[in-house]
Amino acid sequence: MGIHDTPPDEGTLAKSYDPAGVERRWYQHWEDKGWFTPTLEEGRAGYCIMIPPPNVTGSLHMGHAFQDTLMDALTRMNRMNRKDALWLVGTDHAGIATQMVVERQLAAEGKTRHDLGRQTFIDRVWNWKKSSGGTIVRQLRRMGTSCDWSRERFTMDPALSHGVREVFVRLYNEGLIYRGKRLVNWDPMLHTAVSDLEVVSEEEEGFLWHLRYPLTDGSGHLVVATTRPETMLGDAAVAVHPEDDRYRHLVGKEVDLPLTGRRIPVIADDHVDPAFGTGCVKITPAHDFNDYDMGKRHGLPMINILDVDASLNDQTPPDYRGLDRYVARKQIVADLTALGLLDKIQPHKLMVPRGDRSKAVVEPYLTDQWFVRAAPLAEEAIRAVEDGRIRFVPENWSKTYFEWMRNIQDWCISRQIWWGHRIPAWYGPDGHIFVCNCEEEVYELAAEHYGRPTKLVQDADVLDTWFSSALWPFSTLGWPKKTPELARFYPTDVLVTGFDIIFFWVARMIMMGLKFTGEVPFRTVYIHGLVRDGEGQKMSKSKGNVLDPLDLIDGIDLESLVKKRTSDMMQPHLAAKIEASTRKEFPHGIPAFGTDALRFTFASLATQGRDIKFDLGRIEGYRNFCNKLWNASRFVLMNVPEPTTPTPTGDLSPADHWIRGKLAQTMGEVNDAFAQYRFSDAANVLYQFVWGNYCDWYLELVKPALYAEGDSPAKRAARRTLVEVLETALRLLHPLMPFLTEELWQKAAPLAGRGGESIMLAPWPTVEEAGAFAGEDPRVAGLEWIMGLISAVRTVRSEMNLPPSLKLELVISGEAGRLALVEAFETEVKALARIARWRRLEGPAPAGCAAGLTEGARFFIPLEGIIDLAAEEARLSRELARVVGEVEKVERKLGQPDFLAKAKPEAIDKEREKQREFGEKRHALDEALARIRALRG
RNA sequence: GGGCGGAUAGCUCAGCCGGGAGAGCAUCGGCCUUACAAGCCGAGGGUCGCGGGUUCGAUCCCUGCUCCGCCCA
Repeated sequence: MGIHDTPPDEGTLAKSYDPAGVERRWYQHWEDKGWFTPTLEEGRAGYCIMIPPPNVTGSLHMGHAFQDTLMDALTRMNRMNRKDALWLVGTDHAGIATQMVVERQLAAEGKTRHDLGRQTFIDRVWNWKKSSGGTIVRQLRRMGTSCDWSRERFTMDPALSHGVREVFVRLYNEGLIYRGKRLVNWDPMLHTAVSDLEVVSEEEEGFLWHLRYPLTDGSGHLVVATTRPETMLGDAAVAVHPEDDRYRHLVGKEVDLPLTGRRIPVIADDHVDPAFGTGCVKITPAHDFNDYDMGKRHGLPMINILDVDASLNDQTPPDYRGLDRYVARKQIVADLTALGLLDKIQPHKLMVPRGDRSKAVVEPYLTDQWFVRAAPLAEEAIRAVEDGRIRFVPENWSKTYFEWMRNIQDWCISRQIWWGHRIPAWYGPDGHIFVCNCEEEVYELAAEHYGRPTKLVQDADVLDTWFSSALWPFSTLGWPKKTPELARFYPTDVLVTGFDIIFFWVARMIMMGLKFTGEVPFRTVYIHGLVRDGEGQKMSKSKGNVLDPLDLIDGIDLESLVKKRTSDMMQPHLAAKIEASTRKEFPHGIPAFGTDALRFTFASLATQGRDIKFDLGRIEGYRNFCNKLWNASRFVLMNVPEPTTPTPTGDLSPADHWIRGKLAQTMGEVNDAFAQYRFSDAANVLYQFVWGNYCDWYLELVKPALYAEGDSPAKRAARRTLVEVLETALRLLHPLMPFLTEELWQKAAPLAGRGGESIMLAPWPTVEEAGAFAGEDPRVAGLEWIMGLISAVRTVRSEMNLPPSLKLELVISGEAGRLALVEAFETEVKALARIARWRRLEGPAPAGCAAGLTEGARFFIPLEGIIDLAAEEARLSRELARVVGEVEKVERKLGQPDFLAKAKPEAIDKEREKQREFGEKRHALDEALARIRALRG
């Protein structure tokens, strides 16, 4: 049977929700209408979120999809709430990644970038960007994101580039940017410095070589342990811990550094770990970050032994010059062995730093680079978080931020590549540096400086991509110009991002924002977890566990999925394993869940934790929820044939009042949840309201009124409530599921008397609106009691295995008020508990009946002839045991003098009430059991 | 080594200010009850990681331990 039995047509809905149809249609419509663009009208408050710009080379992954869902929900919610909302979107130029993509293309043509020359190469990158750089922003639209495409930005846009240079110049002139020779992470394949972020250290199998360094005085040798024996050619000292009794007497002596003919000192430094290796450590200041610091402390020479490609340079003995570092390693180990200077080799696990793009092992390398002096900028940035101008959510992440900011290191911002913002610094013939925002001006400066026109050479390096990203919150709004956008949207409201880039991006935006605008770049930083697979594993191509958000939206068959996961692999040998696990996990591929189900799933997963485990069961459940909402709406549309008008309060039934009250409560909770960035609470509250309250109870409760013949105030009130509640619920749901709610709202809103072109422009249901819904009605409490009775009857039915088709008689006894309720709600009880007739109990309970309890009443269901007495006895016994347990617990508590003396009176009253309640239940169960036992003989 | 976080139902996770342990999924039972079988009605299932302490009372606060994860060095 096909899912879509009925083709959609005017007025009726298909039997189940088909997301594919509506999504593209509505998105196109919204975008064409320009509704994602803020109006900039006078007098409106702005609301602004800046997208963390994805790499222009990237494609949409689960992390983006998750993050974008949250940003879009906030944007839509605030837009509905009468804010002039701007969600600014764009990409960053991803210097290294993009350059590599284009270089790979060139390589396929047998060329390098040097064959083209700098300008031609850069033109080529722009061409690539034009044709292929839009992937991720196209994919973004599929998520339903309401970002302002008319203000899409790219970090290399002329205006943003101007801002980047401006910042560079100002920082340089203030002495906050300097050029210097420092140890940096060097990618020997790409021949550039890279940032810490671009280096991924992972544990790999290696060895620990124990080398003998003879003491110069001939009194023996020291053994140093190293994971990188080739660096010994650059050793400047051997260090021991000052308290280490084994070596204390050697401090101040010298050793002959093998193979080099150099002598190096033995020094003492308390950073040496006496427990690692032999406790003696070779110090190579030019090739290790720790050694670099130690070298500076002790005034050791920095001996650079490597070339840009990590081959050995001419600082090394002639035999090793030009050898690749690993070839040299072999050679050195062999030579030391021959000299009897190799003590031993042990297998050893070590952290190996690799460039995340090139995968090459990164070298600490001494070069001239540009740096930002970060500490002075950090001071104000720390204060901004301390004094609450910026708030982290969850608050705890501020600790991570402080920790890093208080120990901040200078930031290496130069990269030896071509694609990026070229450093606006020029060198005169004597090496004098001119820094200027524009090239024309710099020659004027030079002419002034030298007293005549002088030829300058521009610095060849470009800036770290993160340098321009750090300016994103204000450069995108037109800074340094004073634009209307800056006035309205800066500071922005919230930054939504992952904890992995707090250091690299969040902190830097705060520093730069404060420095150049005098204000924080955003008031709140919402830090979310990272999306992982169902087992908590990071999703990665090599693990073969990547889910593509678009595949979850559109569905994908097994063969395509396998192909996708096993093609273009870095490590092709994993393909077979990945194929097997994919076939096992998705024997039928992945069904199409639709964007709204995916978004709702993300929202429900957005709790405060740092791992978000994505499993298909969740999205399937929320796909079902979409369908539930669809069908509930279908029911409403079928039963509300024409637009409704407001109902006099007096016409509302208890059920109408009840659902309105629940809706009002839901509005409050959803508003609250959004205000606290508790997306999962918002999702859960809405799910519970729609499914648990509206569908499970309200729709069933109003059916009798809806199905009654003719017109009546009660029927009109029910129809009005039905559609009004639905319309409001759709607005509440819209930020999380934009497509489905738009599709349904278009049909439901007119029936509820609400105009407007689109749900995305409809007013957000506020707490004030909730107040109008929540009319007090004493009959609601009675209805709730009736609902308890219905549930109790259903439980008995179910436990006695009585099918719904079997209509029963209900005999009930209890307080007069309760019986009056049964009379008042007779229709509802009959319909929902599937009761044919009911009567009050007069005299003894009927023979051969099942018995049940609810607060203040007992009931019996006569089943003479069909009742299974043994089953009923077992059921009652179970229930009795539970109640007896509760009674004992309460009485134990009330028996403690300390409790009565010290506990709050409310707590004591509560226990007394429980004692009474459970006591009654126990009594009733005892009786019922006695009756059954009597019947059984 | 320093910092941060986690341990609650079979799985994934909620549980604000200490006072009767929750949801979704999964499981089990009964149902084609005319919006929905992507459904309806029910049910079972937890020593809240372990040990101390504070308290009349601790999943919650304090402390120690075990295990797991992440970040930094």
